[in-house]
Amino acid sequence: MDRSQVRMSLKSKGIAATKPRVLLLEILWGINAPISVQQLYQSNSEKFALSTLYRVVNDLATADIIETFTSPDQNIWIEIKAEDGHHHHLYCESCETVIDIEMDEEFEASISDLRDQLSKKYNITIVDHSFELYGKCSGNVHCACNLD
Amino acid sequence: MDRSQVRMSLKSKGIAATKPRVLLLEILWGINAPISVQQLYQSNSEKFALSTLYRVVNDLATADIIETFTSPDQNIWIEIKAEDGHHHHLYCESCETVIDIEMDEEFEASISDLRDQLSKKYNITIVDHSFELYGKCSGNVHCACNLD
DNA sequence: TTGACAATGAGACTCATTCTCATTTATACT
DNA sequence: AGTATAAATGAGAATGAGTCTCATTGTCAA
Repeated sequence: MDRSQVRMSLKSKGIAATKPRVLLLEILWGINAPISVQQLYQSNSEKFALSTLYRVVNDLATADIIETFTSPDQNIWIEIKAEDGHHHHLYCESCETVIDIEMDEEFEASISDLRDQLSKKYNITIVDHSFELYGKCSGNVHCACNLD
Repeated sequence: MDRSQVRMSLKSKGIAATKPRVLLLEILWGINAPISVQQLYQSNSEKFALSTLYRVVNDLATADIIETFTSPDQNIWIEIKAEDGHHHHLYCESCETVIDIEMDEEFEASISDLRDQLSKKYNITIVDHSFELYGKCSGNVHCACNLD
């Protein structure tokens, strides 16, 4: 996804391709992993005003281009929204990092069943769900803290 | 669960049965549903200092007597810890309320499988997980906003 | 009952997030 | 391309949830 593709995708969602929006998406495409707003600001404070960063995150989330979620330490994390629905997350308490996890088909299917079931039972429209795991690594190779 | 039982349960966990701790637990037993710290303070501001409330919530969570979680609007919710593990939650975006939901055995089992699987795959000790659903009620009878 | 120590209350403090508003930028239209 | 206009941004002030401090109070073991 290069800059012009990013601009197109913004326009196709009906929002202006401004500099901070394009830049944020380029960063997210570049790292291809969840990042916290704080972390993002710390490594890019000269590129955005902090208020702009929060606003842009909000704009892009509203436009369904990125998705956000909150880790147990109350940090807001963002990532590009996957076409095939959304990711689930593994939060490592040791390195305070979030890893995207893949679920197998079967598990996804049982979540889908459950949503239907609960929707009927409580007579509520279910709009989304989250499934998150909390773990502790021991500085092992798979943990996101070792990916840099 | 009456006051003396609450006091006993605090002592059995090795923490002092102070007035704010007992009071908080009495309130939680009384409502028997998740409540946000903010909400709790708003309806009991004359009974606790705000700093005490946060401290006591933290103490009781550390002692494994209550459990806490964060809703998408960043509120911290608390409830008595269930003996049979933990609850999952349905957050209603319309009334900004959390409802405890029951899962069937089968789904719980598949979550447990998944935890084992991921623990191996990522070589991480998984300490907890959360599964939450987000919905929109239409002021219907099952939604927690109608329970008062 | 008392002493040692832990917990509380009140308010100051911190810091993430939101708000304000003057300036700049993107886009639609000549 | 040049321009009008509405939207977006930057900088910093304001807000407010949550934490910290410390003098006072309460708990409980002896």
